[in-house]
Amino acid sequence: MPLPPAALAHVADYFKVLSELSRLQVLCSLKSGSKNVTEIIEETGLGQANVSKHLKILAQAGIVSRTPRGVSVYYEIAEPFIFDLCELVGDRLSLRLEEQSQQLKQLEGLRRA
Amino acid sequence: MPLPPAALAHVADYFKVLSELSRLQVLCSLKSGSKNVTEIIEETGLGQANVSKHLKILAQAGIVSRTPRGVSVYYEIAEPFIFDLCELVGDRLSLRLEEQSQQLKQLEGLRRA
DNA sequence: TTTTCATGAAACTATATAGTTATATAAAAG
DNA sequence: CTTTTATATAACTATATAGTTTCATGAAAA
Repeated sequence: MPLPPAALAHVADYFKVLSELSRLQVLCSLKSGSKNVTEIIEETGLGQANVSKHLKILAQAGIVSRTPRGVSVYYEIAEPFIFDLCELVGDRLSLRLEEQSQQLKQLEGLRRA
Repeated sequence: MPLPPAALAHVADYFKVLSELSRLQVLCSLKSGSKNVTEIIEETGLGQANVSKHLKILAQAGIVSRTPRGVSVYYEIAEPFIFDLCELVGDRLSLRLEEQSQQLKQLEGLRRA
């Protein structure tokens, strides 16, 4: 039985939110704790309007939470789980790099013989 | 110390490959084992050229492997790890749905009182 | 009130890419 | 040789969206 494509679509959408470098940068800047928009802009070096749009997308996806406090608005990671995801992928990618350099070494050995 | 954006970019690219419904459908059709392109087309209902392009992207990302056999070309999951990723996200999404329906029930209770 | 600051949103441009149609390639069947 | 089958590729269209510029809003400061 093929999985219901409707459920798969939600998974795809979730991955899509995490598939932009700028959004990952915003998330990483929030890893150390709640920050307001200005702080996020400073830490990431992204444009103000751009950060605002990304934060909206992240909030709609339920990945960050939004809480106005005084003049400014603070954002916070609502699903720390995303860092597990990113780590899993990162580990897999570095594992792959290691394997590749290992194979290169073996090729070198063959060439010298 | 902010993570090197270069590493983050690779993570984002990996998520991007998984962020398309059609590609997830192709991957799911390969979950039960190696299949040739025609079989993938039949199981997913996607167009031939479209499937071919998606398979190329998946192969370049190292997620599937390509092995010509006789007349046809067989593709196979090279990183079963992706199904773990999809399951993690799927579980998280259904958990969220559960929480939401739970909250709805509590609201109903309040309304009746 | 006027100015400044923090955030959000609209409008626009530029780019990427999903899907389709048509064609290419190559091998087997007739 | 010609046709069919299996896959890949090129060219094209349509759409989505990242980033920017500009403006809006609202609250505090001057």
